[in-house]
Amino acid sequence: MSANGTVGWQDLQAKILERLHTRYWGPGELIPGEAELAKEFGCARATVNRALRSVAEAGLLDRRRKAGTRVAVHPVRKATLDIPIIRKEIEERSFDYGYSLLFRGIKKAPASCRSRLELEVGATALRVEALHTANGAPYVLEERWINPKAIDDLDKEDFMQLSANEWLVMKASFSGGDISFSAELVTKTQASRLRIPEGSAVFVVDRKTWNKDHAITWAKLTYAPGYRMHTLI
Amino acid sequence: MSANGTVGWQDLQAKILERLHTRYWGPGELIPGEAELAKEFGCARATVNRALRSVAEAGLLDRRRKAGTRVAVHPVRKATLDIPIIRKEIEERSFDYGYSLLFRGIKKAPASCRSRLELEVGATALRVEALHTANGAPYVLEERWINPKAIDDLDKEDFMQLSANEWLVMKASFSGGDISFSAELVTKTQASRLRIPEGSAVFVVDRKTWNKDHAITWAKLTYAPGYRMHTLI
DNA sequence: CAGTGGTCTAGACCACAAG
DNA sequence: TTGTGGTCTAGACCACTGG
Repeated sequence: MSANGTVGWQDLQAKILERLHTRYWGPGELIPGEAELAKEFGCARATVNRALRSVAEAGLLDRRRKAGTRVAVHPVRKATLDIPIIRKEIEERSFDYGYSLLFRGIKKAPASCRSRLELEVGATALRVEALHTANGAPYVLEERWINPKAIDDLDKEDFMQLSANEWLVMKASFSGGDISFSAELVTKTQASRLRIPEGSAVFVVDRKTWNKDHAITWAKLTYAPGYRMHTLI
Repeated sequence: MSANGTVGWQDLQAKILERLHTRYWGPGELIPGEAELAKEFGCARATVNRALRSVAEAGLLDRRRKAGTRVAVHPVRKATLDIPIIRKEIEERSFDYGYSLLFRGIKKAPASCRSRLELEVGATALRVEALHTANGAPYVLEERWINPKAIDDLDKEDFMQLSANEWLVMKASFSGGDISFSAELVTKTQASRLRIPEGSAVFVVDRKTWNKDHAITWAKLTYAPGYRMHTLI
């Protein structure tokens, strides 16, 4: 309730969540329409809409025109993950950030890369391998392919000081991407670069980004053991 | 643009995104205020607000009262993960879901469990271990502690047919939780239960849920190798 | 067809924070 | 102090879809 005495959408949201938690509105049940709730809570329908929409976006309600609003039977909770650039991620944990380029060069793109970047057989792409460190210790290994057709001035940037991760964010805004997270065993090369024992389990982020149907880059980020990705729901 | 000829917030959002992608509004730049944009695009300020808010929620804009709206310098992209119940997760991949209880019993809670569930030294909690299978193959191992004080009728449920995962969703609605994802090496016991080689890397989800400051359960989900968590941004 | 949510508008007041 | 975003309202029209 605001100072004004009016019902704010967040107040309303809290009341709605309470009704869900207490099972006042049980799973699968049809709840009253927006107009009715507006009357009950003494506010405008737009306010009810905003509150219900926010709860629905969290996965707790199913809303459909004409059918009305139902309590989700199997709530598919949504967790939001923050995907910062690596330097920020390290600095926010109060570590000293370090970066070193391990490899940079044009190479013939392997099949796995070609399919992701939509390149033709025999096409070449820019390969960048780099290590990000936190307080001097290896933090994450970045193995990346960049589509040379998607970016201008690619040959002018040597990635010696600035990581491809960060450069691409500045240089090439992207419209979309897909990310997958998995657990893998390190390869021998990765293990030596991350200075960890062979056979370690590592957290891997596989990310592809594009801009308007145009594939830009495909990156594989291999985190040193102990890394945890965390979020609240 | 709607049939009506009015500018919808999604149309406006697209135009805003375009200005960001083309660097018409560059990183760090202050963009015009809502009132001005409303005039420019010929719509109400509320519509501009809705569009700008959605873009800001995606992490591409920073909005502050009085300071105005700026293009984010280091866009912290937000990825949303769906957290379904395990049965649904398997069924949505068109696999046959299977479940078997491995252990159920009251045990003295170890320190790691006590701290998470806010239990006193010497307290007991319900331990549940179960295996979820997809097409008969082990999919994920569920190792869970349940706070007996947080749930009624806990002793009446034997978890023989229904998984604790699913039962808790129905029985105990929760108000919040935290989740972390990591990569680990399987323990010997886990390996035999998941029928995988020792030394395998596994994707682990560590989840704690509570209801109004009251800890309900702490679950560790260990996925069989090959599991990938995927999302679009 | 008709009911429900989705959205737009125009105006208003307010909270916050930069200067 | 004052500008900017945050939100509420009352009314309206529309899109979708269940029956």
